[in-house]
Amino acid sequence: MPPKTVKPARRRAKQQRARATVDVIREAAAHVLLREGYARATTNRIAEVAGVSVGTIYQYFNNKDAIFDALIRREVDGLKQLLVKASPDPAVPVADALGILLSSIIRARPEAPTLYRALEQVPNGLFRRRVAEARGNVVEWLRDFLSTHRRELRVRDLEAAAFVIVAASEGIAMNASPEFYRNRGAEEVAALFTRYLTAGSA
Amino acid sequence: MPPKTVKPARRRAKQQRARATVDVIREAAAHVLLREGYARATTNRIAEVAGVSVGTIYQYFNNKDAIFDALIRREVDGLKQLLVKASPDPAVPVADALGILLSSIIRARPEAPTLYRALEQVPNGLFRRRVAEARGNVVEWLRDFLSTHRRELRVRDLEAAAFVIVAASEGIAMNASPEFYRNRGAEEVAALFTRYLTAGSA
DNA sequence: ATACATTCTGAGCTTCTGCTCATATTTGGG
DNA sequence: CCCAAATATGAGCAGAAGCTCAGAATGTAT
Repeated sequence: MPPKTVKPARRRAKQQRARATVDVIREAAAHVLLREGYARATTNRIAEVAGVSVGTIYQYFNNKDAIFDALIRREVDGLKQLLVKASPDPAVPVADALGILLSSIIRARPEAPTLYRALEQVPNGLFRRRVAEARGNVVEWLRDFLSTHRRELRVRDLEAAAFVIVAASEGIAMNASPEFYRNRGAEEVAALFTRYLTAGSA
Repeated sequence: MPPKTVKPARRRAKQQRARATVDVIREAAAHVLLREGYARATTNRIAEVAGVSVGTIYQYFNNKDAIFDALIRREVDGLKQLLVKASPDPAVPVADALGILLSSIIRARPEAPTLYRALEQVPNGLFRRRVAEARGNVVEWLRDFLSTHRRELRVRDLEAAAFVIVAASEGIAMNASPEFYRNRGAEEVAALFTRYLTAGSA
């Protein structure tokens, strides 16, 4: 078996123009995915919407999947950063802390779930895989956060509690309508978790 | 504009042999989807796995999407039926009722979430759409169930509570590992909901 | 101004997909 | 056993997708 030229290895953007182009392509991919669905998100269509030729795409992305992988990474990283930025002071009680955390995430990018639902159609379950990776980190972070409040909590297995909270939040976030949040939805979710965690009659 | 022959309209299975063929095709689609992913689930591959020729597929399905639509319908209907069968006696307290409901669903088809995750890749978000429809029914059903136990509950907005519970369950079900259930996972989820719903210190 | 590197172009090649249809096979009632 | 209806076959077509590459355009440095 010949040494097999492991990877074609695309050009890396060196000038500003090029970096801008990469951004434009990624945004176009997001736009087409959101408005027309994955099935219509062909490389030619993405190039067209980006105002760029197909060839240009392949200067920076090894193949079509790589475009969406980049998009997915950006979205997931954005969410992680949002979490650490909204991360509440350890001094405040868990009940309030969770409420703050949830509503700040919800308000930050209300249109995000729509994009996420579209991203589920990317081949190989790439979105789910990347989200699962990130969830590992988030669960870890939440477990540690909970452990600093151990005295206030009635739950024993903090790892399990952290997973339950994160997975449940995902389920709600992916399926809630905007109206849900307009009518006390966020408070209801906060209640779900604080009642689970603490003995208070909140 | 010409009258446009509205629908090709496929043959309907009349003999048993034909009904068996339809089943074989649907099962093959599920099998390929699960083992090889949607990207490799071509009509030719499905036919091959089904031990049937491509032409046969198109005797019973208008197009490729219809195969997966049928598969999705079967799965979603199965879940709904599971729910009504496991539906607990209204006499038992909510806390116990929810626990029974959850664990019976979890135990019924432990491998289901893997298939569901694969079904998310079906074009047009068909799976999500069908699940969303079914969720409407389930939320309604749960709201009514809760309302028969109104006295035991601390929640006010039963509609919102029902949605929160169903959506959260989905999130947990789609992402939990088998180990999670082996280690008290189901009990933990039941605790999440009963603490949310009732004032008891369960 | 010149030279070289970087970036962009887009017609078109290759590959593969969904699907058809003329034909063959099987079924079951009379 | 016969034959019309039902079912199954599969080579191959139409079309579209991902991707390439030879060259044009643009940027940077001297």
